[in-house]
Amino acid sequence: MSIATASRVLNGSTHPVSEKTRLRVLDAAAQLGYKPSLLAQALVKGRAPIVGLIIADIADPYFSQIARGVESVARRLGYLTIVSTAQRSARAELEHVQAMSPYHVTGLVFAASGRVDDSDTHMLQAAIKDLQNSGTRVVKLAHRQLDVPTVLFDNQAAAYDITDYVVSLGHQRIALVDGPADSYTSIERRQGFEQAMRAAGLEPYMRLDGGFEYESGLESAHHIVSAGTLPDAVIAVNDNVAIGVLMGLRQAGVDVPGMVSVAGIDDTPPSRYVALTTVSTPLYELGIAGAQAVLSDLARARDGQTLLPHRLTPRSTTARHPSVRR
Amino acid sequence: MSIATASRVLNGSTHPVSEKTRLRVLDAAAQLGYKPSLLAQALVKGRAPIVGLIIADIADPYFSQIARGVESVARRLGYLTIVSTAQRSARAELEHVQAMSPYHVTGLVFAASGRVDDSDTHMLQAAIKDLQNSGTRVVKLAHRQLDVPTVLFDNQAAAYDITDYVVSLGHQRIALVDGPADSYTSIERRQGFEQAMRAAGLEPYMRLDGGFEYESGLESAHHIVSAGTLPDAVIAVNDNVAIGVLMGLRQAGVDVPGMVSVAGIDDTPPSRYVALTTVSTPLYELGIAGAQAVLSDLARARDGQTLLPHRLTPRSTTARHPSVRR
DNA sequence: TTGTAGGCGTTATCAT
DNA sequence: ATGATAACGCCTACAA
Repeated sequence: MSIATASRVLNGSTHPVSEKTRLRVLDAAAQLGYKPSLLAQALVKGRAPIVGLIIADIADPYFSQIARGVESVARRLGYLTIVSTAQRSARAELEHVQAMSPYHVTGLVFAASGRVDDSDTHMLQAAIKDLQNSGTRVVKLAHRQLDVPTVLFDNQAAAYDITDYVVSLGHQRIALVDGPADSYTSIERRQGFEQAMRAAGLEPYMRLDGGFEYESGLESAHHIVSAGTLPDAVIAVNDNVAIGVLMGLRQAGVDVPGMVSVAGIDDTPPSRYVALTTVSTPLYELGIAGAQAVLSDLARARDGQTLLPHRLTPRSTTARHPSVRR
Repeated sequence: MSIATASRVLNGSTHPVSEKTRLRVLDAAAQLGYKPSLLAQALVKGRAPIVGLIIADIADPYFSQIARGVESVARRLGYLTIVSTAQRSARAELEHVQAMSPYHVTGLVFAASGRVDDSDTHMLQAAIKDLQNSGTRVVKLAHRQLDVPTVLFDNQAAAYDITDYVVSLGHQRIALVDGPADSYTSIERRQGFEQAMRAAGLEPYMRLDGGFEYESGLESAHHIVSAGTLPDAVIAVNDNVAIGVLMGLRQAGVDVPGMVSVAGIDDTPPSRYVALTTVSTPLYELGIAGAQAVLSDLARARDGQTLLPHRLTPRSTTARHPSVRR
């Protein structure tokens, strides 16, 4: 038989093939341990069973969880996952897009939130547009200036909820340890914080800028203890930072939650190790949904926006304010 | 000019090309935003600028750190990184190898240690042999029954060192919370523990089996507190487990390190969050070295074995035994 | 039902 | 110095 016939039976072609030859082919293929070249297939079909994932830092639990979600559905659906890290830089992201683009990846997932006014964003957008036109499905997992379908959770509401909870504990002098000033995620969480404070008739006690990492929290803790009167509570932009604050405070001899309450956002695994009060954010689910959005045929709304739920997760780094009777 | 000429200038061919045409081609390429198809290139050259990474669980800091190392050098060298998770199952690893194989990946890195007597290992070995014959460089980052070059650190020595340290603190009733009984890593660490105990003339106080995860440690802690006399110290197979033990003990009202000392191995980021005494293991460096081994032309010894150093990192979950005067 | 042949985008061999 | 052209491995009209 010809290679054409073989090809027809090996991939589920609708083209009719007699049962005898079909079996003959199948058998031969099995004997020879035949493996079709995905490269050749991708070349001719203009599509490779690969999904690209662009994150900021694979060692950050936030992204690890997302990656786990993406990889798990990709694997289940028979796709390979290419992951690249870009430290929230649109420039780096663009490079990765260009690196993956020639492979005709089936789907591309942007997990990191962008920077406001990142001057390379428009070039990235252009590259993405090209990809989409060539058939690649693209999705983002956080707010940012990219015109693609989105799967996310409500950062502002999450921050509002944790702040509201801390307020309900009777605290009044509440500090915010913020993330990068130009990060959408950071901005949204700050807004949620401020909104909740406003709703409670409270004024932010102090606000510190920083990054999304543990070290940033550690440093902020030092500022806090050396800035005069301690706050009643401090809310951090995420768990990494909250844990840094927690450690820094305790190192300085400050009892948590005895003297100061500390809370974070995300509920990444380490937060359980320190019994951190936080809000559980659907990171793994974000990865799942994101991968499905680009791989599943039951396509999500073309440029819809899916919102996943979060929930408050009180633990032991927060306590009722001493002045409050229960 | 012909596409042949164009091809010659676009890739660094040694074939002579006149300077005028070279410029003409370069210019045209720039105008058209020409991007060579890596697919076609890979198809004809039988090699794609991709490195495959097979780990057990991307959410485990142990592997996250390794992945970070691999991805960083891959990116720097212009390679894409495909990561797949296989929960230490040779069967799953084999599937991933088969999935990547048709892409003619340049290098393949096995990060997880294998299971002793994993019946699928020989099939995996066969698949690997095929890959190698087709030019793919393969390396493993832990001991296991795979005949490929290796980059690793000394698990047994690491376990010996931490045990020796705990002994030096004056503890005698020392418990080991072990990992999976059939994991090479687990076995080596146990041997290091036992060797150090023997050297100190001590008998292991108790030994619990489990997994490599936090939950396993948490569970073991419950067994420990409900088993009669508390040990002086407990050493865990890794940080995840050690932290679980730590939390479980404290939840049960046991003071650490006041009543019991706890130590782990690996020094993954979370261990700093709880000030865990541990031994720093070169995870990130393992990723770096592994990627270099398969991508760098200054090839490592064909099937050599590179040993990376570790170092003891005492922190605050261990203390001198009360009976010991200093 | 089965076979033929063109083409996907590049590289490399062989002429010219 | 430059240009055809086969080949990489597979898919898919189009013929037979």
